[in-house]
This record gives sequence, C-alpha cells and structure tokens, in this order.
Amino acid sequence: MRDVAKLAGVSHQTVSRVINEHPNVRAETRERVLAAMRSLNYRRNLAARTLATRESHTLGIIGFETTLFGPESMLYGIESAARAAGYLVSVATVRDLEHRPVLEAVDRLAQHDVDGIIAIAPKASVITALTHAPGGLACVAVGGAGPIASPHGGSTPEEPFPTVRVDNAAGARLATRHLLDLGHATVHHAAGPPDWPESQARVEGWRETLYAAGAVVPPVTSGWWDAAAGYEQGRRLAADHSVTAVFCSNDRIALGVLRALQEAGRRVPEDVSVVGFDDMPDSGFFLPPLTTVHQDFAELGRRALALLLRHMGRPGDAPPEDVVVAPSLVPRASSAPPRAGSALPGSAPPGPGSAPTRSS
Amino acid sequence: MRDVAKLAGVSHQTVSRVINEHPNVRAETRERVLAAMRSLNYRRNLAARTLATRESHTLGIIGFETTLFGPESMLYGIESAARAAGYLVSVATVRDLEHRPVLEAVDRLAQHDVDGIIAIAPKASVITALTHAPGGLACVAVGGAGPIASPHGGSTPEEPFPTVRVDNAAGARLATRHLLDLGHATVHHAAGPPDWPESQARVEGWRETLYAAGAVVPPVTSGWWDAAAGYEQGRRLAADHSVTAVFCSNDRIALGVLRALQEAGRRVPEDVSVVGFDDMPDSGFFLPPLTTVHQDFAELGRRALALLLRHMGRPGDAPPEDVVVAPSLVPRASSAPPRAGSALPGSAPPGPGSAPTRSS
DNA sequence: GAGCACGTTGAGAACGGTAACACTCACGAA
DNA sequence: TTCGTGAGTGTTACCGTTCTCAACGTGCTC
Repeated sequence: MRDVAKLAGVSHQTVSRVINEHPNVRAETRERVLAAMRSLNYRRNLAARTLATRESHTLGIIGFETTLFGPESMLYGIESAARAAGYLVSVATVRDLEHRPVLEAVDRLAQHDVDGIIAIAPKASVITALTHAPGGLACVAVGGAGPIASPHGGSTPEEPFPTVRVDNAAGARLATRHLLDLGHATVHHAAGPPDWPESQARVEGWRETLYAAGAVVPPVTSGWWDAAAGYEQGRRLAADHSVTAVFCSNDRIALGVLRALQEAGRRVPEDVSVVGFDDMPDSGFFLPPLTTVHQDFAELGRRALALLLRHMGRPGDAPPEDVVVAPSLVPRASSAPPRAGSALPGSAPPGPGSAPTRSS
Repeated sequence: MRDVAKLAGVSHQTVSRVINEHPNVRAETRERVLAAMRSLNYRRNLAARTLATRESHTLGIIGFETTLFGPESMLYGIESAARAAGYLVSVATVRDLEHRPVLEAVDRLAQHDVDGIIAIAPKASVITALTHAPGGLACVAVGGAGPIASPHGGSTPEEPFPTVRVDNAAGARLATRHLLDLGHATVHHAAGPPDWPESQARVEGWRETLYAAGAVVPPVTSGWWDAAAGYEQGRRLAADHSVTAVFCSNDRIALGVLRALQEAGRRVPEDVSVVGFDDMPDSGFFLPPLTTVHQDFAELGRRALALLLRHMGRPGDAPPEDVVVAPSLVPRASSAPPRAGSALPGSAPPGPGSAPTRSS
C-alpha cells in the first residue's frame, strides 16, 4: 500500500480511502491511485484490515459431520449468498450434536474472528450451546423446529433464538392430508430421530391432521434419518396388513420402507402408498417415483444469511426473528387411492374428510 | 497480551514465547505467564498473528456447488483432518468448473490469506486454473484421474499436479471383471460426463477389461452424474434385449438405470445385472440392493490434507506426488449370473475368462 | 581473571491496514 | 473583511502479534 501511495504521489491514507470508496476523494486522484494499484497489482491484506477493524468478513458455519441431504444443500445456499455479500465462509463440523463439541466449534470459529455464525442441523442442544457464544457474536440457527415448544421432548430451549426453518408441521400436514384425501382410512408414520425437533414437528403435523380428520392415530416408530432405519421400520409396517399408507419423515427413510414393502410382497402404490419428505434430487427415480414434500434448501440458506446479516448489523440484542419457509407437496407415483377393501381387518373408522378426491 | 505480560511481570515478548512453546523460557516464568493467561481469560488474536507471520492457519477448499455424494463426503474428511492439524477450512464454491470461476475462487481464498488450497471435483480445467494460483500458494487436487493422460479427451493438463484420487480405472476393472466372472458375455456401460477425468478413467478400465477378456466392447452412452441421466441411458439399454449386464459410472446413474429397466419389464438381477460406483450410504437399499464399487472418501480427504501439508512445508516446488487409493467391490443383490440363453442374438463370443464363478 | 558460549529476558521495530484528527483550501454568508 | 463550513488530503497513533537484536547473568574453559 505504501508503494501504491508513493507511485500515485499521495499518502497511504488516501489510498485507503480509494479502496474503501470513501466519497471525499477527487475523481482525478482516485484514478491516479487506481492506476497505481493496477500497475503494482496491489491487493489489500485482509489480515491487517481485520486487525484494525475487528471485522474479518468471514462467517462461520457449524455443520454436522454426516452427509444428510438437507444440511449439504444449505451449505451451498449459504455460501453463495455469503459470497454475494462479500463474505467468505469457514466451516467447523461436529461429530455429534452435543453441547461440548458445539461449544468447541463455536470457540474455534470465534478464535478465527468470524463476524457471525450459522448453525446447521440444530437439535435443541446445539441452540443452547449457541446461546453461550462469546458476547457480541451473532448467531443464527437454520433448520430445527423453531421456538415452538414440542409437547414431547421437554428439551426445547426456553429462550427464543433467531432461526430460519421450513415449516415442518405444515409439510407433514400436506403429506398426511394428501394420503387421507386419496381415501386412506389412516396414515402410518415412519419418523426420524425422536430428539430432533424437525422430526418432532413432522410427527406433530401428522398426528394433528389425523386427529382433525377423526382418523385413528397409529403408534409412531422412529430411527435415524437413513434408509437402514427406514428398512427396519418398513419391515414392521409391512407385517401389518391394515397399513395402506405410510408417511416417512424423509426420503431416505422412504427408500428403506419401499424396499421392506417390496420384500414383503406388498406393492407400492397398489397395496401401500408411501410419501417422503425432502425431495432429494433422485427421489423421482425411486421405484416407484416418490411422492414427497419439497423443501427449498437453497432458499433456506439465503434466508439464513440474510437474517444473520441483520443481526450482525445491530450489535446489541435485537428481537430474535423466526423466519419460516413453506414447503410444498410433489405428487408422484408412490401414492394412490387404496384398493377397494384393501384395509382388511381395519379397526380404522372411515374418517369424515376421507372423500377420495385426488389432491392437486 | 500486554495485560497478561503486566500481570505476570514479564515483557510481551516472553508471553509470546510461552504461547509458542519456545524452549528457552524458565519453567517458573512459564507457569506465571500461564496463570496470568488463565486468570485474564486471554486468547491470542489470530488476525494479528497472521499479519506478523503471513500464516493464517486456514485452508481453502474449492468445491462444486452441487450435491454430489463424493465431494460432500470429502469435505468432511478434509475438515476433520484439518482440525486435527490445527487448521480451519474455508470453502469457496463454483457454479461450474470452468477456468474463470475457479480462478476467482482461488483469488478469493488467496485474498483471505489461506495457507493452501484443496480443490475437490476437478475436471482438467480446474487443474489448469490451479496452476495459475499466486506463487507460493500450495494447491492439491482431490478426485480426478491424475496425471495419466486419457486417450480420448485431449484436454488433460500437461504438467503434473499433486493429486489424491481413487484408482477409478481399477474400480471399473473390478466391476467389469465381477460381471464377466458371473458369466455375462459382455458388459454395457452407462458413463458419467465425458469431460470428467473420473468418468473417462472408468470408461477406460471397463473397456480394457472387456478387451483383455476378448469380449465385445459395446458403445458407451454418457450423461450427468444423476439418476435422470441414468434413466435416459437405461431406457436405451432396456430396449436392447442382448444387454444382460450394465456397469454404471456411479450409484445415482445406477438408480436411474434400475428404474428404466423395471419400467421396461426387465428384472434385476434375473434379466439384467447392474453394478454402480461410489457406495453411497443408501445404495444397499435400492431395489434391488446395489452391487457397487466402494470408495473411501473420508480417507481420500485425509490423504489430501496430508499431501497439502507436505507441499506447504516445502515452499519451493516439490515433486508433485500422486496419491492413489484403491477401491473395493461390494457385491449385493443387483448382480447375478445371466439366465441360461438370455443373451439371445448375442454376437458376443464366449470370452476366455468367463467361467461363471461367483466373485468374493 | 579474562573470554566465551548459552540460556533467559526485554526493547523496539516490523506486519499492512484503519481511525482520529489536523490542516489547507475554496466558497458563501454575515 | 471575517468567519464558518465542508471537501480533499496528510500525520500520527493504534490494532496484537512475531522478529531481530541487544543485554544480562551464569558457568565453563583457558
């Protein structure tokens, strides 16, 4: 920078002003400085800038060390939005979402002077860890179930926290409603891990919809977010011939359920309808193509970044907003009306709103 | 730091020595400084350190803005290895793998003073862009096909470049050999994008194996790495009833092929055997469970980091190593011996090594 | 007892920017 | 004329480290 100043015949401060687009620089001077910068191939040193301003123009992302589709996609959404806003993102992953490892990740990011943190894949424990972040460090959680206390797990954090998330309950309602509308007496549910708020919210949306329709609410089974867990759950469901419709907490679980049903000789969608959640890129190519609930992860990432920047702007504590994105249903071949009289021993009463109209 | 020095009754320089574990500090002094640090809750400022040493202890990762399974997994492998080595990773993603965007990504990382760069998902164009990185910035590519020039695309970079990769050709040989050993007269191939070295190398391994076995080498079809492309290719393959075995360039392509075959009424593995590549977490739950080639992405990430650190150690140009990891075959239900006389009009000669022995 | 190597410590100058403030003009209002 | 004002610029301090070099014992050799 000193060299640039010398070459342009100005002081280093003027060079700094040009770099930072300060208005009070004569156009001619600015040009001279810019020319000098070009000819010297000058590039500002961000470390020095960080030292002086205490702003690193870097954002931290806390991720979960597992290839879950959602978190992945959000990483990209966040990164590209951050790039547009002039930030670089650094990632710190944690092996499990407990208090301790998350705190360490926050610490690591804080040490590298990140200006703010976005935590992906939050369980309640992640959020409580985040509230212990060093003062002044803006944090946002993306995913999770937001401040809506779950009626089951008592572990949801008490204090509100800035969050961006998909309306999981609404998505579950969409899926359940869809199956009910097709004429199924009731809908079974293959849930995700019981201690994940997103899973809890989906259970809730499902239960609520059945209840409102006067349908029987079958017991919930749960497991990890993968196909192996879905297979496990699917085997149990396949054994029960009263099951005609299954809503799965994500597409990977649905994949496992699909396989279990097929192994048991139950055809999809003729014997059993299956609906997933996520709309992964390939779920349209499952056998059969999977009806599912679409979430726009990229949009979620963008919103998360926007929220974080808003919070960074106001250094003190601003009201913690809760941004909610609506999911949508993607009907495909894995759901269809039940065969006449397929629910054989069905202890399920024909709920009120079960007119077999095709959902759009 | 000044405060710590004052409290411990030493100079700031001595504090610095304690932090950096310089040997020539009296044990008693060190203790005093450490105590002061603890009581003041002191934390070294990395920006200042970076400014003084020109080392940021941050690594850059250039990723591809798409959820491909491999790249994702490697990100985690790299991050956790980097953490262990005391580095934080920053990611810069590119929308497409062309020269220009990659250069910009390198630039952005360089501006943030990263100590080295790992590029994931390299096409040849990425590597050539990398060779133009600012001098002294260590770069490593992970994935790709390494310095082995492909016989087809003439675009492989001339100069060798430090690379970590799976032996794609060997994986393809494994898959092809497996199908041949099951008794198939020949093996068709649903390839990935023709301009990706990894895809090229798999084509090569496949072709070579067929050739060595004296089997007919059918024409290759290719497309993107996803199920949609696999479906497209699968439709064409399903129409040809002489096809009894298909090797797919990754699991997602295989998923699409599986669906196309099923739609066409061709059963897997009874009528057609299918083998994939990658061993994604859920491919054991495809219908039927997919025989595939396993690559250890986490290991790849670790190796990439190790190679990068080695290159960072030697500032000048060190011999660009090429680390190769061996893949392995995971036999599952999607591959089986052909039905007797299933390859009806087969112009394929019964190759020499085609004894129908089950591969392990 | 002088000279010397070595372990231990400190003072001051980088590192490359930004912030705060002072200064010089030109211009218009009192 | 005098003063205030605001644009344009330079001076100096400061951000929190590490690096260089000098200074001070201490114990050893000659």
